[in-house]
Amino acid sequence: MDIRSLCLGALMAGDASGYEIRKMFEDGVFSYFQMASLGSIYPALTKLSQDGMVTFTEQEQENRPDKKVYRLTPEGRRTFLRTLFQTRPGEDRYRSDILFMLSFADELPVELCEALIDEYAVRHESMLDRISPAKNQPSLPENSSEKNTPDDPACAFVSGLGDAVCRATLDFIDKNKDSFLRELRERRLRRN
Amino acid sequence: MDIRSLCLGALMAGDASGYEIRKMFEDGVFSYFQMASLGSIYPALTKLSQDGMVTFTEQEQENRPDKKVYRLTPEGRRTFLRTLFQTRPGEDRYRSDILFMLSFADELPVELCEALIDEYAVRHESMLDRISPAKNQPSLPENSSEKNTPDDPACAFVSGLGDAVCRATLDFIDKNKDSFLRELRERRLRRN
DNA sequence: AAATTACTATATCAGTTCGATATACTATGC
DNA sequence: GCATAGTATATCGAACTGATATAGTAATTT
Repeated sequence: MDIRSLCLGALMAGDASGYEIRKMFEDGVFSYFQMASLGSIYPALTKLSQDGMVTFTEQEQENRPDKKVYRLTPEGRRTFLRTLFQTRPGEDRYRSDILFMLSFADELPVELCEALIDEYAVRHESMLDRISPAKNQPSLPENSSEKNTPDDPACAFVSGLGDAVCRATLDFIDKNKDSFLRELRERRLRRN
Repeated sequence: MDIRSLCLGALMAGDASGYEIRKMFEDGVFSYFQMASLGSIYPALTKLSQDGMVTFTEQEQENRPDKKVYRLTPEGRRTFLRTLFQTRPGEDRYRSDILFMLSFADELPVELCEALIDEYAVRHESMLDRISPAKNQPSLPENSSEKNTPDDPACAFVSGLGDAVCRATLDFIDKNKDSFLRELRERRLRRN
């Protein structure tokens, strides 16, 4: 999926500036499964604008740099949906420096290994918070009628999947961290 | 984690050619959490060789192109481990075209959504196969003493984590796919 | 009160990396 | 007998990231 399509997808949810689109990929709805940097978003929006896929209006803000708010044209919308029909989705890819480093645990100080595992857990906890903040704050009195749950079932499905994966990760660490570190320490003793 | 470090890491397990290193990232031990293409591996090995981190011996093969087998030098090994100590691991990143596409399920034909989910499941099943082929073939008679389980606890921990995540994913799909598709269909009826 | 940090906002660019392609020969399946 | 898949190295354009520049506000710390 190229960046132009990612930008069109971001604009499907509503008008946005380049900066706001990046936030969708940084913290927002797409952050769990796609990534896009400003250095690629701005040129993509310029190109999309030239090709008639988006229009933009320059919004002057009080004492702030102008904001270019982009909007999907009907053709942009059609093109995006056609892309979804026709494109064979690329392979999933997961990159993790922490897991790569951890696969050399046998050569690393046990303290470093523990720190890496803890860092991995912390990151997944904060991800879980981003995905479903509601569930982790059980006693919000009153506003239980608040629209925390988006009524889009697609969002619910995808974020439910993210939630499940994070929980499985944390659960695995919880169940295996100690025995793993113990085994590493025993091997150190045996080697020295 | 830059490609030079990834190559050094790959060579920690033993001598290998560029082609074999790519296979480690394509199908092998690292395929679950790192990726590297030939277009980056070959230049990296050349550079590492110039810097004295690796040496190589050209192996003539019968009727095949020569094979350059690279080997970590003591300095290469030291440098790699120092990198692991000093580098703050980068953020995990997960990219999935399928999940991105699925997040627009509300605008897509339900059949396409189902195909996407099925494809996602199939890919995770084959990944599970790669991670732990033993568990999925329950009745291998005889060779139960076979060394399927590597005795490196780090590999076991990391691949155990991959296993747990794949299973959680498949489990989630199993439990939620039907109700999700049903809800999509109902919304279509309500809209038309 | 001043200074530092964080945020909003656009834009560019060097360096890295991917994906495709070229080359060349083998092995296997149909 | 032919096509496809595999082994093996190498290169290159296109895409993308991460850093940096610019410029101002808001919030927090000292």
